[in-house]
Amino acid sequence: MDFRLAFPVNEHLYLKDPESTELGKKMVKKSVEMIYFLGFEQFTFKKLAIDLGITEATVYRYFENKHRLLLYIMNWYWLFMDYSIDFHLNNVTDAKQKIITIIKILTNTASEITNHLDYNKEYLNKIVINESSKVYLTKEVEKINKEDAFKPYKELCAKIATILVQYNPSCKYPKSLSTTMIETAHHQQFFSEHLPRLTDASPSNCKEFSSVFLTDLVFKALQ
Amino acid sequence: MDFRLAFPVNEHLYLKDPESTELGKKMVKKSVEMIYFLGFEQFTFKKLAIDLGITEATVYRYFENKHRLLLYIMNWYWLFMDYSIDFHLNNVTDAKQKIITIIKILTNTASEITNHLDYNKEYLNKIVINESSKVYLTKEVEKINKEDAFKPYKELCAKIATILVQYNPSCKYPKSLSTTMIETAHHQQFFSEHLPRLTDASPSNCKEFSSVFLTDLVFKALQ
DNA sequence: GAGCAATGATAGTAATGCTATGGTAAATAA
DNA sequence: TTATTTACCATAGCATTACTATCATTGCTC
Repeated sequence: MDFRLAFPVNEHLYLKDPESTELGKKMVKKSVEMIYFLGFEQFTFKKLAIDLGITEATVYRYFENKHRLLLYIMNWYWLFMDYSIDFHLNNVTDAKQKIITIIKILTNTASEITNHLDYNKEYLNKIVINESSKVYLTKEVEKINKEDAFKPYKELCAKIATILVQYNPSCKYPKSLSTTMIETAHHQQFFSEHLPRLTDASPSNCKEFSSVFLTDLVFKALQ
Repeated sequence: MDFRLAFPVNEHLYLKDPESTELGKKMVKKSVEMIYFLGFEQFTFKKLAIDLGITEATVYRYFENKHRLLLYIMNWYWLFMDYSIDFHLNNVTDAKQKIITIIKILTNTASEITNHLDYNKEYLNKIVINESSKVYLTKEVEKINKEDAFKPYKELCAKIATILVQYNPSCKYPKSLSTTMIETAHHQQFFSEHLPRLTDASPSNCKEFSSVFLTDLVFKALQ
């Protein structure tokens, strides 16, 4: 049995819902690929349109600009993480095991939920690591925040925080520890791949390293 | 007694050393202000030139592009952090006290070294929080890294790591913990100001919060 | 006062980030 | 069935960005 994961992404992020048409879905999927290969700065709607054999104007009918499109992708990702946690924690009662599982999910070392994800998982992971912080590190944060565009991130953070508190009820900074987990998962992966001197990863264990480091950090923080 | 802090910033980052002329110094100083007010994306060499009453061509004689200029500023900042640590740790022998001091420096809650810093400290702090990760979150990381442009960051990381090991010789991931400290200092400050739901900061203690959170986290991690 | 380095003034170009308009083809409603 | 809407194409255009090039001018140096 397989299934398609569709999440209700915030409607402020698009002009026309890309989920409503085949072209819209292709557009987002191709964007994930192109951002992976080009990086967000080099990615443009013009290049996307040419690659899809459509016109730039059509892309603009779906998304106001490329920043909104990235925000759309990140929203989808946060909703996906939230869902993945629920999925993997089903029937898990031990709080310690829950946290271990969450770290595996955040560092992309958990098992797959489905083989037929809308977006190539490797590409999605990479662009989350490379580009996700760019959606909030902008002069427009406050404006974007008012449109509830960070709601899925906040909910993910709150969900993880609840579990941290479950493990240790006297945990004083559960939400900050959650965001630290998420952000650290990203930059430790980035550093161990591109700037290994900034980490303790050895060339052989790059992939698993972030997971091991985070697990060590989080459980010590929760003592 | 007061003095001017001049650091030997990597020469690959500029075409003509901005430290070599008055105009060059003004250029970097004004950039810090403009990036603070406009954000890096909206900041352009054209705007900088107009503001300084010079021509765009002159700016291009000093820096290849605005990304290089940001990298120059961040290099200066990392060298400044490194120096600040040496300065503040002079005569401190207790490893615990050293770490507490480092966290204060990283979260901008330490006392000032000099009143006459080249760049406005508030502006510099803010742009480090908002923009610093953009210097490495790019497709060009590897190329930039080959030019040793991240050397001051690596050295800062190594310096902190050494002190963490001094506090606890069995510390397994000193470098990753160092970068986590630096990066967490930035994003917790950012979140507590702009997206407070992602943190445990209460509206009143925003400024001190990152320092308190980090101190708690680091010493637990070092147990 | 010749020579050179630093900057100004001006120009130009390709790409980016849009917006506008008119037209066709297919789905939907009357 | 015809009328209407929608989805998209094609084309155009425009302001800004991110540069590069050239030549003139100033001012300091030998």
